[in-house]
Amino acid sequence: MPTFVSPIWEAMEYDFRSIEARWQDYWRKEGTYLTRQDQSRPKFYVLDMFPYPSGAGLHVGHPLGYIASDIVARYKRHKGFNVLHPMGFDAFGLPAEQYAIQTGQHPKLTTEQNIARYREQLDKIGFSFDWSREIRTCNPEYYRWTQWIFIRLFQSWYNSELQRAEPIEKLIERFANEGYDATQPGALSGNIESELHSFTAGEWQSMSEREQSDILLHFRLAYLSEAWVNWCPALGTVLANDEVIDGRSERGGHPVERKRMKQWSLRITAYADRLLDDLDHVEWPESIREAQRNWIGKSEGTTLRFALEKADHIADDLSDAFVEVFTTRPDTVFGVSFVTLAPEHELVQSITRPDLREAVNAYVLQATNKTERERQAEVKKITGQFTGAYVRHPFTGDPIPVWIGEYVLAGYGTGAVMAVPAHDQRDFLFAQHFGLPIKEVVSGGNIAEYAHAVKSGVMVNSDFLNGLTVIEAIPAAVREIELRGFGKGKINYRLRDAAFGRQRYWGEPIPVYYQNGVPHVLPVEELPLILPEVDKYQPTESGEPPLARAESWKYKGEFEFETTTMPGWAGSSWYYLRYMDAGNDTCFASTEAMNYWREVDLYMGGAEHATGHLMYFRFWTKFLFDLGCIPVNEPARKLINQGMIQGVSALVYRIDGTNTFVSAGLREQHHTIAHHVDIHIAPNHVLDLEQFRLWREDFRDAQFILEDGVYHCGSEVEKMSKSKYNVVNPDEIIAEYGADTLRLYEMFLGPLEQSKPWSTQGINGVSNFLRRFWRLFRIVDGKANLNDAVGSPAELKVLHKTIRKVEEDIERFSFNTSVSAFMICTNELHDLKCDKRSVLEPLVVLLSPLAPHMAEELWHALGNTGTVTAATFPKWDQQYLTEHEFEYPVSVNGKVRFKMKLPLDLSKEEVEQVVLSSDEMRRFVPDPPKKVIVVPGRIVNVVV
RNA sequence: GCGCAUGUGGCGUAAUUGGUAGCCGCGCCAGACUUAGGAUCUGGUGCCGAGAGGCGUGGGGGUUCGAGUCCCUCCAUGCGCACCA
Repeated sequence: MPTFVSPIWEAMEYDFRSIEARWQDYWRKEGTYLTRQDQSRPKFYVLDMFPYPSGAGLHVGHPLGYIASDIVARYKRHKGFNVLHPMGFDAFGLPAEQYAIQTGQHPKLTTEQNIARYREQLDKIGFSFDWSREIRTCNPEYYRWTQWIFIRLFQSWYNSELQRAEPIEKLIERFANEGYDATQPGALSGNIESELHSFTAGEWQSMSEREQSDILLHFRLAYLSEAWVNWCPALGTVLANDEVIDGRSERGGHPVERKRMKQWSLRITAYADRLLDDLDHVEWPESIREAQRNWIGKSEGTTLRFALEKADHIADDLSDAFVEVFTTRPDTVFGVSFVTLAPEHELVQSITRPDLREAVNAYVLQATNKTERERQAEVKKITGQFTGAYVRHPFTGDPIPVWIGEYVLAGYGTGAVMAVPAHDQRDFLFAQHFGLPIKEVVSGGNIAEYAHAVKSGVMVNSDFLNGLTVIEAIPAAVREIELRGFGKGKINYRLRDAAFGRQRYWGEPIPVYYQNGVPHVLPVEELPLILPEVDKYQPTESGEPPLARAESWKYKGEFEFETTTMPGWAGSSWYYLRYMDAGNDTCFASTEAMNYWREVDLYMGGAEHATGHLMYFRFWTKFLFDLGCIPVNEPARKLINQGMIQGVSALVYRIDGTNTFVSAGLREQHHTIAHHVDIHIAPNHVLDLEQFRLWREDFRDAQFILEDGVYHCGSEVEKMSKSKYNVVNPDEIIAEYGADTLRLYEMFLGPLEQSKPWSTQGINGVSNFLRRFWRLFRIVDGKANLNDAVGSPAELKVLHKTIRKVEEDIERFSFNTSVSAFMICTNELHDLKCDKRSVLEPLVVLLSPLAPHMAEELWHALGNTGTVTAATFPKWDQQYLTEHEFEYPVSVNGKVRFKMKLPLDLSKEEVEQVVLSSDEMRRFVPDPPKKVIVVPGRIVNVVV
């Protein structure tokens, strides 16, 4: 590290080590960042997506978003806002539990250790978090309220006439008075209760508790049902759709299969429309909103029933049976040449003709036994099986064969499609493969070659639809279908209800117990339901979740508790509310606090949460809004996704079968195998040979083929990870350059939202800048040595220009350019040899959001008392910025030829005259010009 | 396949409304002070060319006096979704 002797003013050099320690200590002792409710000031809520504290600690990519949001938080304080800027930990989750299974250590213990390490790392960066509001999702005082919200979900249903959640009592009342008509669900419409049969009020009243409970589960927003789930055998748990990526678990990458299980779910589908529509009213990145729209996948269409044809093999009690399909193209109904059922469809068994039973069973078996991944991998392969049964075409009465095919998904629509091969690509391929008829009903395509699936053309061969365009025919067909009672207009969503139970230990217990097979929620006064201790974290021998190991854990010593726990996203779906009033033990946050802080004004976090966390976050907010608990319908007004910081790996090339390594430039001459090498033993990608030999046992005898006397490593930009030895830790950067330099450099790297590789090389630039800035203040013995004269016009121009630029840049989250503006300012003041207090002091406040430690030190060196973080942001003044002269670039036919300095108050005509009569003009344009364009204060363009 | 985003020097990047492309920083080159330092300061640095000059913002086309910026089209990269009827 540098030891400093400065010959010029015997000034003290910038010693970040003592400065940063001193002020971090001061802020902690003074409680500088504690936030109080203050009705007299406008509020601003800046929130970071809280981290899951992993064992690996933070790398330099993690704080990127935190630094940006911290700058905004500090800036807003200078601007007079009362800022809420909290931090906490998403502390339940799989990795801690996997570790517990391996080591037997309680996940609580490892989680606490990891949090301590995170906290230590975060503290060194100088964030302005109000730690008195810290939350940990695994604390009973916190998850008590997560459980409370679950109970409220259980006690609510969604009234789709009112488009909001209501207490379940309202529904019970309705059943007791009116019963339920499955054909006219009214307020109960949606795709949620399709398996439920009609009943009268009298029938309802005479039902057993168990029967009533089962019916209500079809409506509760938290409900228990038999459903197809994503089962991950390696993790031993069910996963939600967003936790499965390419048929593998998001955590760990284990295969996932489909399994039918009794399972707690949340009815997020009830909110599909509101989740979709309200996307138009939030300031979120277009990519996130688009991802959510796709995820919700709204599509409008109609259901249509095809009555089953009687046949010898079909039982008499199926004489009224039908196949119901969902289609978005009812206009093509006269082009149906077969109907395809999903292999899991409930009718498959009962309609199969005896001679085909064996083939059908085999097909169904192979289809259901496939993992999600296998199924996706074989998407292009066309498979199917005829059942031997026929249905009747609702309009023509023609018999239509019923097939089963894997391309039909059980979970979407009705699990059955009407196949129109002429106008749907999948149906087309299926028909081609099995030699089924292809009938054109929309003109304009070439159905001998491919399906004409676009919505253009005129209807043909279609009875009452003939001659209409597709756009006209769709509503016409729906009208007719509804009129004749064949089906009903319907909206379908790709969005599925969210699996909520996890067969795991380290999560919030679901506050439910069972009495005679009926689930009951705990009375809220008895919350929290504490996670019990268990002897092992594995499932029981009989395959029950780990909580089943807690044998004496029973409600009132008698009733079994639910043994699954909540998923990782439960606690993070409402945490922003808890920060508003973190210590409250009578409710999750007081009404006063929530009416003051309302929603998050700026939410900062990674784009990977587009369809997971951010979806549930919005869902729970809307639900709590419906209950009247909170004043807002959306959790976050503005969302920014910080880009990922990638690592730059270093590679060495071993000649295959030897222990000789060849430098990157020469590797083409050999057959080599690339190995990752720790970037710390290859500074600037030049390998330290000695350290490399010591690095790993098997490299001890390594030989090298060098270029220019050194070994050049290859490099690759990839994700920062331990296994690639390319992790850069913020602590090492801070130890060497200081936290302010780290903060500034992360911002200087480029636009916040962009992904970019980390390169420690460029850090000297900002480090030099901070030292140059420091030197302007001529610090001796902790005191600045400046004079009290007024600034020169040039100095004042630099100052005011910089205030304006930095302010504008922070307002639009362009932090890289604000750092750059500061560098320009420092360079210019240096050139002007500025030593005026009146010019330099405002810059200290301006710098404070970006480099708070240095700003605080300089603030005090200037003789101020109290913290700089409370100082008012300086104001820029136009009078120092107004120019009187401008050097006009004069271009001829769009190419700049020369420049002329002219007063800015000249009129267009005067400028034109002066320019045209100049000597330079005559040199470049001998003849009179065709046209002259003068843009005052910008440019002169002469056309010849 | 569909959707979203991004393409500018050796590198990270900048360019308020269509108005001087390359600010700031890294790296590199030359020098100063000094003498082992990863210090500081000064000058230079888009490409081709000796120069005049020409070329230049992923490629091609267009609008305009003028295009990195607007329009059309193609290409590349990244991310998301994907037999969703």
